[in-house]
Amino acid sequence: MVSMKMIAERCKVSVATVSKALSDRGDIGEDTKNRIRQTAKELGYVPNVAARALKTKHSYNIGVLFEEQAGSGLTHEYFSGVLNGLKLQIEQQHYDLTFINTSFENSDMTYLDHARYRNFDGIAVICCDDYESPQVQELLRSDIPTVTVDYIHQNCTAVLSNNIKGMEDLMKYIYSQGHRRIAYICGQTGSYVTKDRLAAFYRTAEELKLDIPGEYVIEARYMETKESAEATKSLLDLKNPPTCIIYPDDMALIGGRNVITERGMTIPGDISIAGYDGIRMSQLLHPKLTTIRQDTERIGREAGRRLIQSIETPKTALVERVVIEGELLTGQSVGKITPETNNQF
Amino acid sequence: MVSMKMIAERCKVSVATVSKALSDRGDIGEDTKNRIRQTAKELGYVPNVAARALKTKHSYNIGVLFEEQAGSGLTHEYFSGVLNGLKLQIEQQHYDLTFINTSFENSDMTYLDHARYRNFDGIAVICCDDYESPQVQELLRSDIPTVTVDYIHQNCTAVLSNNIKGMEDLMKYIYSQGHRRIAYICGQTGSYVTKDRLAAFYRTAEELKLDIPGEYVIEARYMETKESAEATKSLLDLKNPPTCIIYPDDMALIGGRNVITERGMTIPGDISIAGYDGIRMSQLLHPKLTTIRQDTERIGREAGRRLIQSIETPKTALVERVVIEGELLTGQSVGKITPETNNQF
DNA sequence: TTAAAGCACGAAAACGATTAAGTAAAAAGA
DNA sequence: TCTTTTTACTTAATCGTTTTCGTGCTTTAA
Repeated sequence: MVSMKMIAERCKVSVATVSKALSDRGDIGEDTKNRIRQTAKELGYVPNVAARALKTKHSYNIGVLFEEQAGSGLTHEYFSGVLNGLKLQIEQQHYDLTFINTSFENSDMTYLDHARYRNFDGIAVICCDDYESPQVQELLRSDIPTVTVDYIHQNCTAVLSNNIKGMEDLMKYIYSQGHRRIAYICGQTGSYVTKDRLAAFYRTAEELKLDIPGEYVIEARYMETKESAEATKSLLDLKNPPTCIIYPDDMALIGGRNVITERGMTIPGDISIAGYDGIRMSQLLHPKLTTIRQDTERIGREAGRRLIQSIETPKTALVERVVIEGELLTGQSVGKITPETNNQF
Repeated sequence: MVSMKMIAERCKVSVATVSKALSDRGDIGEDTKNRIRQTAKELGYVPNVAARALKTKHSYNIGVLFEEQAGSGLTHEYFSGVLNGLKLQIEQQHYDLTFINTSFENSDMTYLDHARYRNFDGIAVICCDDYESPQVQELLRSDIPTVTVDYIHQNCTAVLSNNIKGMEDLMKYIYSQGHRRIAYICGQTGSYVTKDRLAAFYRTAEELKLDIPGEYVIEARYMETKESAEATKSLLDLKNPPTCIIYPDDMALIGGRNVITERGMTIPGDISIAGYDGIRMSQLLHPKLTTIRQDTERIGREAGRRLIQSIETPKTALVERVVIEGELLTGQSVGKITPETNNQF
């Protein structure tokens, strides 16, 4: 490996001078600088980030916490989209992305230990089984700049998809199509996302003067097609079933969709359905799903941008709440219905 | 940050002794060792990997090349599955995973430069726009241990999904259901994957004594629903259309599937279709897709295991070709047909 | 002409670990 | 008892940078 020392020897200068020449900082003559830079290029010099980090405490490396709970990690289009956005952004700003080790069995390091071990300049928490766990909390409380996605902690800048507005937009659109009996199969309560959406669901219902019977709101975990299928059955079996069902996400929707078609009902003829997330597949299905597309790349990019900002200019960096708007994709899975239909039962 | 120096001072020993105690290597008294370890724990000592890497040239960090070409990267279920497997495996073995920077605009570092800059112990090439590009080739030729997925290079251990066997299994299953007119919309030629599958397609057809008219094989890029839709149209418009169409992957299949249902044809009543990859969605659709499920986690894990092997015991490590078998998911999208149907045109 | 400033560079310490070589004391062997 | 070996530890160099503080030399001001 070619080091500064070699360049120094070749150019008959000191290592210090080489460092100055390459970093373009400090006092150095114009011609010497060029000579050194030229030699560095010729020799194919690449700086050693480990040595640099050792000295400067600046690793140009960002740790990303990405816990995988039963397919809800890398293989989840939402999270992988966010990760991708994050990656693109920080690469643009000359940082690298390293996963924080989530394998505990043979590691006695906590997340924070791991972050210190790797000298991460900052941390992005993208997805997490349990944000309230001691390990995660320890990380969030630490003095390492941290950004969270879809979770709020007093210490950290958070990037949040606008679940409130998203749900509201979705509800109002469904309402505008004539629906008055709207059910919501919501994701696991306890998650911030569900809380927001659920609150927005009820609030908007109130605003629209809709009556939401207790049986119309059922919990089913995100991405769990079986649970959403069960929930759908129970909704369809109601004496007064909804005319439209909102699902936790597009994937879970498929579970319900299958139940509906198995019963010989058509979408949106006999019943309307709406999803959330706007995964790629949702616009390929027939009928196209009515859903809220989340701008995952944007979410990731914003997270990256803010994180690096708080790394590089800690004074100007605030703890922010950045909200990214979703986009209503009207699709065709929510149909127009007449008032009579609403009263037919 | 608590360093070995602090522990040394506390225990009134030298830094060297601390190092030996913690690494459990070299000559050290049992009681001193325990005392030092106890103190290290009390102080919350975490080693500094940068310092260690600087001295030992061993970073315990693996670089992963993951180029994103229009959605074929992180958000692709196949690649993200492989990445996830890789991550799980190497974490188990105490390595970390860092993305190799693929953003060129503001980086004058090649992939190899970047790998040296970060002192990667090894490299995993998961997905790549163009394996033949100078940058990628430079990386593969380098002396850094490297493993590739679905690509073969003389220098590197490769983990490959068995596309030959997969296609063969799929063909034979379709044949067993009575189909004799089988079309194949194949992914972009030029990729190893397509080459293997295409060869297997023709070879198996020959073995089964099937006649494959030239119009039955059409190229359409992976994941591109529009292209596969077009291809499907042209197949359906043939004077003598196929009774079964094999798609490049499950996602591309959706494009064709929509064309078919738009024309009022039923699957598998009027025509059969088969996919490839076995993405989660494929088993949620109605009818369930007939497809080849690839064991992405296994592919990733094998890649990780072999890579670390060749890092840690270079002498025993060979350049290997590891083939991971896929699994035929019969689903219901390929129907049984009678000989008459085959001759009805 | 001389002192003060400015410029371009070098010497050396430091970052936090690892490791070869050295050393004193204790244990073992003669 | 004296030498040899072993044990347990220390010293010091090293990895590749960065950065502070000098130090000569040149230029400018007095």
